[in-house]
Amino acid sequence: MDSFAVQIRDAIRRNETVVIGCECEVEYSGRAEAFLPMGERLIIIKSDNTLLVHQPEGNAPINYMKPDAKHSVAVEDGRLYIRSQNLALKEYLDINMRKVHFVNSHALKDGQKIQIIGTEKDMSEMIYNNPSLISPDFRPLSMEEHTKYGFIDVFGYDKDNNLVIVECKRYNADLSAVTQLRRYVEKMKKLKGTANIKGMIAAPKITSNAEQMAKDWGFSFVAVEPPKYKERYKKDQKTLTHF
Amino acid sequence: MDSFAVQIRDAIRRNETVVIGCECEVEYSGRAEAFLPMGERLIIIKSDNTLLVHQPEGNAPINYMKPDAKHSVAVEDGRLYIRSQNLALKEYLDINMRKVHFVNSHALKDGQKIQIIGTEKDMSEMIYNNPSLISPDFRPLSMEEHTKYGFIDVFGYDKDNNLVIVECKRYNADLSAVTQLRRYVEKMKKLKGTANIKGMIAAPKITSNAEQMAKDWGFSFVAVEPPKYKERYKKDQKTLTHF
DNA sequence: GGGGAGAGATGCCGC
DNA sequence: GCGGCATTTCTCCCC
Repeated sequence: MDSFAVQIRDAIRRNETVVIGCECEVEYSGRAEAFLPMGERLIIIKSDNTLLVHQPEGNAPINYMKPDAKHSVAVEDGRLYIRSQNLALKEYLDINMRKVHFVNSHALKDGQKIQIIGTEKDMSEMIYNNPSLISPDFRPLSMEEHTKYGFIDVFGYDKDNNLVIVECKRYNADLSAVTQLRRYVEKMKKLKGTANIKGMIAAPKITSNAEQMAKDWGFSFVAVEPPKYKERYKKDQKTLTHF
Repeated sequence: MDSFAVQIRDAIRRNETVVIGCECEVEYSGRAEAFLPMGERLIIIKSDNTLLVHQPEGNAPINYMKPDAKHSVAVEDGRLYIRSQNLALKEYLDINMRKVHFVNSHALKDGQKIQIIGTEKDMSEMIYNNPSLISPDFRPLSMEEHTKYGFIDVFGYDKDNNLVIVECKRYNADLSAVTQLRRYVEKMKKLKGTANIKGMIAAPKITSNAEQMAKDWGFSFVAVEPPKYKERYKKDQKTLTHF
């Protein structure tokens, strides 16, 4: 345990990214209170002093500390302790390790940003540039507009010169998508002093309740898929040798 | 590279949790398309075949595959490749490693669930059991009610026997919290055929715009903190020796 | 830093 | 499976 403690302490001091495989229990106190009983997990301490506790299953960390935490390492009665504190956020996390399977660390550097295609913004741009996707007569005015009354995805006119507010969703549109649109339409009606403002949901799908609510409010729904420029991995493409 | 490949393949086959420190680039195709240029990262493969790519900073994985993906490992021209597929979800992820800093793996077992205090549900229960927290005359009827017209946190009567719907938020209540409450109140008015239904937001704080919207709709706001039963780490408590 | 809204959201529960 | 909704949401962008 002592040599692990030294190793972890040194790695943190050198701003390395540390990985620990261990059996531990975890207590968290901050925005909420949490206790995780003894079990085998992965602990990760990043170079920005983020701390993550990962169980051997699932996507999300089960416990964590945000960047800029301060970590203390100690050994007591054959157990390895990591106490992590973020005084500014009043968050505290304690890890009590009964067994350490492995410790590894390395100075990792990575300034790269991810490039994503197929976001809601990409959908807005696609509709703005191809208005016929939602209606043969739609004439777009603006997109991704940050206004005081809300963030409007696409804005334009229909064939009768009514203003149309389009709310895009890259996934199944739900009730909150409709209430969001409703909020924009109401604000805009008030602002323009006109009742002739239309609302439209553009999404691949819509839940039945959301569809009903949209109908009740006179909003229309158009099925639109988010754009994907690169259609790779065709069915017949050969894959790398598996094992 | 070859020995790393063998090590990773064997670990995956044995359902171990694998950690790789490496320099890599990542491509993802599925719900969206994503590309992450070459940089130094941590790759984690869990026993349920979740795959995570973590940059050395930040909380969330930059790339990932959900559980039940199938991973292939290969070496070509001195590079280590991991190709991960989830055919059911039509998701694909490719990792191209230029350099491997370390590989570690271990069979981790953990069936434990986390216990959390201070959730929105805890807030609902607290208000239900201590109605004077929101008003001296509030009489609670039910809590956490899954109804057809919505999921109502706390439901009760005020001193004038008006029905009151309380929406709890454990954080700063925002516009969507108000629209959510508005939806419940409207549905309930329709259902009961009465206009005397009150709406109330119970949260530690409320944003200025949300407060205005609540006022416009005749909803009240009450400042309530989420419960925290264990107040540990008092200011003067001694901490473990730091370094 | 607050406010607003998206996310390849994730995860939980109920039907 | 879908639907509704919270999350120690996280993250980004704008004011």
